Amino acid sequence: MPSLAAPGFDLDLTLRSGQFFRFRPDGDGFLLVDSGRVLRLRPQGDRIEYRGGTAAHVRRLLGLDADHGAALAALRRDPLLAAVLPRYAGMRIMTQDPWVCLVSFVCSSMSNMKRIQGNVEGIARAFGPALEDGIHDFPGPAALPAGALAPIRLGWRERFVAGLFARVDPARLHALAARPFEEARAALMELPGVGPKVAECVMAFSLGFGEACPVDVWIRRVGRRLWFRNRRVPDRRIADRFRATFGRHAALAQQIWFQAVRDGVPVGQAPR
DNA sequence: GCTTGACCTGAAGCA
DNA sequence: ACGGCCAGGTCAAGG
Repeated sequence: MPSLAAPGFDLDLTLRSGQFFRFRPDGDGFLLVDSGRVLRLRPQGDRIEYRGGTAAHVRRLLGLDADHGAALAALRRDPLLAAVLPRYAGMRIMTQDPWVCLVSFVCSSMSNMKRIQGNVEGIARAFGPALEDGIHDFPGPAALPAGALAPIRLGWRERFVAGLFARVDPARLHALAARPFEEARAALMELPGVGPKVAECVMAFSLGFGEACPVDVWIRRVGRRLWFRNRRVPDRRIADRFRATFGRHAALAQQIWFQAVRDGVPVGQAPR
């Protein structure tokens, strides 16, 4: 089985951090679906063994192309993040297919990991071409018959997802990766069900905008406590503060804080 | 601009 | 078992 170098990379942490939903445990590794490929990954020390795709695909998907040493150095410049960093230094920002990422995060509103995973898998199973026995690629945008999404149980997100399937041009979506930050963000927010949070998720986790910083309820709490004496401030100010502090590593800083607070790590104290 | 409530469903966690 | 000052938000309306 081929393998690639991944020093200090934590596959389990990265996959369970809520960036990407098309994975499941598979033996002593994971099975992932992205961009028409079924990838089987297994950590082996400082390497990742892989089957089903190219090394370039795996490296890109897992965020292993970035200069992680430089990123960690930037993160350590903030003492409070430095305090929790040892536990989360293996986190990477993934780069998945933007269309799948977009639909996934529109499904994520007021939902949870397990349910989002079920929704995304359900859409793939219902409308996507089979890749292997029981494993389907995610379907591209296309006009779906009225009511076709009903069995997926998306609830009030259904009309948003239907709108995305009707309106999105994947080529234009990909092309946003080359646009300036504000322009890409505004273009995404034109889409149904896409507000600031979902827009920055798509930018961070699929379009390569390292300065993107999705502000959800958890990051809102962290940001308020770290920088605004626990006062209410607009989400935009929190995201801007992440960008001012961490620059193009804001997305990684955000993702580490997100995971840390969800793990119950106290904010602004040394880990015990 | 900022605040508020509605929106489908499923199931964590606690009687 | 049962069901809520829930849940990783967005949208449209209102003061």
